Amino acid sequence: MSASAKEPRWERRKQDRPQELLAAALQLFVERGYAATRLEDVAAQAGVSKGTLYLYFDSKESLFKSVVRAHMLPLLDEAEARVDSHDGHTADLLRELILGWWQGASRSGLKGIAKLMLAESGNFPELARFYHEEITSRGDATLVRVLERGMARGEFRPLDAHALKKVIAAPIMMLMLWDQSLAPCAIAPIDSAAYLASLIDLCVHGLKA
Amino acid sequence: MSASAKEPRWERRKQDRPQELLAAALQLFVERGYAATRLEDVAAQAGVSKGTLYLYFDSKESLFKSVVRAHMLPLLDEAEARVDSHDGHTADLLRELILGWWQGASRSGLKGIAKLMLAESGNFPELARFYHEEITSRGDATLVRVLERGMARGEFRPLDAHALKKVIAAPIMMLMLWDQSLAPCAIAPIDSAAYLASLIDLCVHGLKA
Amino acid sequence: MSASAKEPRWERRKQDRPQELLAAALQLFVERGYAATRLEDVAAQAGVSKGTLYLYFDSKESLFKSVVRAHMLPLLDEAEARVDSHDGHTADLLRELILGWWQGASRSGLKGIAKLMLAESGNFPELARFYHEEITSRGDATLVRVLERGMARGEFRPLDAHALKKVIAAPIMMLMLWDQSLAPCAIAPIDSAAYLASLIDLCVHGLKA
Amino acid sequence: MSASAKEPRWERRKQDRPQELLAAALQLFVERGYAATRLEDVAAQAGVSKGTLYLYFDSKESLFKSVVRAHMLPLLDEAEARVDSHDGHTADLLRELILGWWQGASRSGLKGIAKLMLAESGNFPELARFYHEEITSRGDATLVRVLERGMARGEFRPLDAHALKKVIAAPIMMLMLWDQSLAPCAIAPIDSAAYLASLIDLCVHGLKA
DNA sequence: TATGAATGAGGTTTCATTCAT
DNA sequence: TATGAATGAAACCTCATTCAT
Repeated sequence: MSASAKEPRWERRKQDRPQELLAAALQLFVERGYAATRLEDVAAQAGVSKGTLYLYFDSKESLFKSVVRAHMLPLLDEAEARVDSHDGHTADLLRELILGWWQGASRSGLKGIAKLMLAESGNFPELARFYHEEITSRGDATLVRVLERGMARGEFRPLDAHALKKVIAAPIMMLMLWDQSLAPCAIAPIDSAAYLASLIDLCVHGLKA
Repeated sequence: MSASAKEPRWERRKQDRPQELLAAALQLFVERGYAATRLEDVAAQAGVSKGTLYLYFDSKESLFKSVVRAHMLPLLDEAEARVDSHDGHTADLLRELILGWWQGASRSGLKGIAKLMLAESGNFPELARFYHEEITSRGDATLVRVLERGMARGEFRPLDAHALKKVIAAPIMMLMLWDQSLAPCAIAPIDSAAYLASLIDLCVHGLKA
Repeated sequence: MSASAKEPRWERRKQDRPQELLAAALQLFVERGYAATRLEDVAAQAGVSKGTLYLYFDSKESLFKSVVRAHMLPLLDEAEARVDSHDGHTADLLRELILGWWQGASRSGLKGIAKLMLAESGNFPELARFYHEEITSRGDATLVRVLERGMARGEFRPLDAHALKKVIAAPIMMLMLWDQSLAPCAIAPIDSAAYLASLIDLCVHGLKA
Repeated sequence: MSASAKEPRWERRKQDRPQELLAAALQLFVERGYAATRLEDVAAQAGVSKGTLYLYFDSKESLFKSVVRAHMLPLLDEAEARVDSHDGHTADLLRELILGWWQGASRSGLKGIAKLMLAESGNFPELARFYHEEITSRGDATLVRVLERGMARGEFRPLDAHALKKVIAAPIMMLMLWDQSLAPCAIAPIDSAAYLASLIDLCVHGLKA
């Protein structure tokens, strides 16, 4: 059939397998949800067989948790560093933060994770708690710091920073979710640049002293 | 068997059966997701047996679609009527609209539906499209009308109403989603009144001419 | 295909199903051992489908335990009653006891259970303990009572009754085991009547004062 | 890598590998039964990897048969020699034979094999037949010779030697089986010395002319 | 010779669906 | 109309076996 019949039935790729499996699993979990994702499809997507998956993960649940954890840890540091080093107007800082989050989320797979956690939090409450503590609350805290900085410098009017942080974070979250759930169905594509510009514009005008 | 068994104490309200089943299904679908919800549990929750479900719905998928549709239709009219009849300042109209949506969603089960659609849109693209067309786009259109009314009356500054409508809708959607996914896990309860107040405050200041 | 095409796909037999399943399971577990017995075969042997088994038993392990327990409980009473009511020579009592045990074991399925417990005690230690306490030790105690009765009445010479009880019980046990493991292979059929007669003869001569 | 790597500290004794594997397999097969024993565990127990096993045995079944055969062959010769050379009272010969068998079985692993064959005879009938012919029937024949010798010399009363041989062998077999199945669970430990003394005592008294 | 990553058939278990009652 | 026992496809998971290294 094949020209030289030299392709081995499989390769030995111990180092890379976990990553490949995690990437495949992330994609399918996000697309279909936890329960509707079959491990055989994850394996196929990663180019291995069903059994191979079990060399690296104990069970479907363990794979799921690994997917979430693997994509959750390497985040947020960037945003915090940005706040620390900024010395211009706080409205500019806020703009940078919002745009930076969106770019970071797009790069890292966090958009998919966010959708996944929202959908599966009922079935994995401990993961939901972990997600909230590691991701959401750190992001929230960063936003609160920015708002308080703006008020302290007289650039923002007096605000309820703790209520407002979630109001401002919400559109970013929703953009991630839309991107993950509607975009794949080709429903109502969103112009994310215009969307973010509007968000920033609303904030800048709505917060200024 | 009994002598004069007129008027049984408990009627076999077959009229109500579908509604009871839909309510039970909504609750479980929202809690656990589509795939993880067992029809036997839906039936038990509604107080009937597994077989009975099939007298009213053809399949699990059909039940799911009915759940979504049943909770989607009786909405939005109220919001549209409110916009038509309002004659005060558009900022007040916007405030009423936001608060009205949240209350309506709370009353009607739309919060749960929103979470459900987000989670399952990948598995039910045609439902996702239906949901988008029937709900989201109508809500969006209403919001656009309000924004344009404000601009026309000189109460709002010039805006990209189409980009902004989604930015303003997002925090309301996210509040619904948080309420459905995190609240059941007792994670980070949100003070929805303060949250909505902040949203309205941000809009009023951010939009005014 | 069939003449009148009237045979329903299945019958509703809730009362009898568990018994039928237990009987089928006993046979196959004894023949093949626990691990080598497939639940599909158990179901087929009982004339039902795989899924039906799970209406009555939670798991393979639970089925196994039920099999053992169901066949263990209704035993031993007979033997104990016999000892209480006997008033002749103790050698005659011993003869009756030995023959009665063999007949009882043949009737009740205990022969198979004995083989099963021996084979699977390593995998189900708690069951092995249960079996030992409910069956073996009660049988042993009965045998000790008989031996002590014989010594007390001067019919048997002085003996170490506790060591001897197991020596006398052993040939009966082995007869059960041979019957279950070799007979199905048509290896070396044993004449159980002659075997038991020899055992009784050996005891009668070996015990008498 | 090392300069003068003569004489490695640990030799790669490929001569001993099969024996080590057989010993590991015997232990695990006896403990868990054939089907519940994983080849990976056998390999680990023998200190090699899974693949290595297949350099020495074709399959699990082949390993199992080798285990049984390897432990079956080097037996029985001793007992037969003892009978040939004995010239004292036959009761003393019988005592020696019984004690010798127990010691031999303890030494050789035959106890475990006996349990294994009993448990797996249904799944390996040809092995059961082999076992019966090589082991059981040779042992039986030896016992018959002893009984007939005793009768011929007027030391034993007239007996059905063929029925009796199995009655006398049974307690020895059962002692092996208890030792293998109940002792590992720490259930009802048996004092084998007292047990064997009782057996011998019963025989001596029960057989004498 | 030795390893252990990879495979895939086959087992246990679940659950949407059917249908005799 | 209502029930729930029965079904069987399909999922998760195991492990005997193969083979590139």
